[in-house]
Amino acid sequence: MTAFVDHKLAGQELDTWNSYLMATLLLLDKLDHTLSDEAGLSLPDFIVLFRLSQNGDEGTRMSELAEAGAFSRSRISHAIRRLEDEGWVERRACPTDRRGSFGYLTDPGREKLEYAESIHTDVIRRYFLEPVGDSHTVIKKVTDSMATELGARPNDPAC
Amino acid sequence: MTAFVDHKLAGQELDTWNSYLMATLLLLDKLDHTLSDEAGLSLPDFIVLFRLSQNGDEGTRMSELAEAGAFSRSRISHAIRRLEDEGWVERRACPTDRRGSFGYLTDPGREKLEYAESIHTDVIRRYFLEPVGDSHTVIKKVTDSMATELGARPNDPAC
DNA sequence: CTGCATTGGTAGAATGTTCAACTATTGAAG
DNA sequence: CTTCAATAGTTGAACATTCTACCAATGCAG
Repeated sequence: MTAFVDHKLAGQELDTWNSYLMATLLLLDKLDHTLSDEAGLSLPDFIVLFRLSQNGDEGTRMSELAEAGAFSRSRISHAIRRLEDEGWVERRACPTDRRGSFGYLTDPGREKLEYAESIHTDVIRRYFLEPVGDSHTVIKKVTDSMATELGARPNDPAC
Repeated sequence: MTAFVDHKLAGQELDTWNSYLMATLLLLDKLDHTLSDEAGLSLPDFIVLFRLSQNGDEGTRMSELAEAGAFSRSRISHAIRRLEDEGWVERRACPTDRRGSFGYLTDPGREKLEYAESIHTDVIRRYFLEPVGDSHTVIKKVTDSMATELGARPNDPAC
């Protein structure tokens, strides 16, 4: 039995990947749609607001927001502008580095997030944590290892 | 020790979800960028061509393509038009149901896909299958269970 | 057979994301 | 101090995706 390496995925490799990809796409879709329908917030916007809420009064640098959700800087810039237009976020200059910009959650933004967060929690529990069950240690180990291999900054939670 | 249910994720729940989400976002990004840079094909387009290749001479219904990648019908319609413009795909009418439409891979499309597939395989092996290692049975079990809960059609591989 | 709800697919407008400059600032080398 | 590369962020245009409405075909109920 040789470890023959082909240039196409097949058998167990393909099955594992197929299953992971399909489940993930469906989950992200479900999350995005449920948040949009019930809380009027897209998943990317939710991730941004969530991250802003974690830093509280300190504010959050644009680049931090970008990394936290694996978004490009440009995307964050556009997203924050839209969120500012809605009145959920405020930008303030950074005093020590004049290139920098901080984002802050406004009170309406905090309210918006609070409700969205409960929706988010329900979906993740039902469609992710529940099926994962006791395997959470394995899942964490594997995904941490993936993230490391993919060059994630350590301790940089997506949300 | 009560099974206290909060409306926010915390502790192990949050850690597991964070890790999974971040790893997945980074992986999909890596896959998309590598395919785009080295094979001139976005991940969604790759998934469409791949699926078309699996049905070979029979062709593939638009709705099948949609389900296979968890895409909307509208998205598939636009995507197929673009792929047709590039000369990689052909549309033909369905003889038995005159509403229906089949997609076929052209020869240039098949060539395009072949190269892209080797890139795809490399990325998945290195950043997904490798970190997964022996845990593939657990991963498969968990993601199958997620997909079922999320209402996936059985035996409908994403790619 | 007729009427009508359902399905398969498409098209254009609105929205979001990516790409390619570009400005301003910082930090490091000489 | 000056120069220059690197960094933080923004902008507008190009492109992709979603949303909504729509057409044509189908199939089912009466």
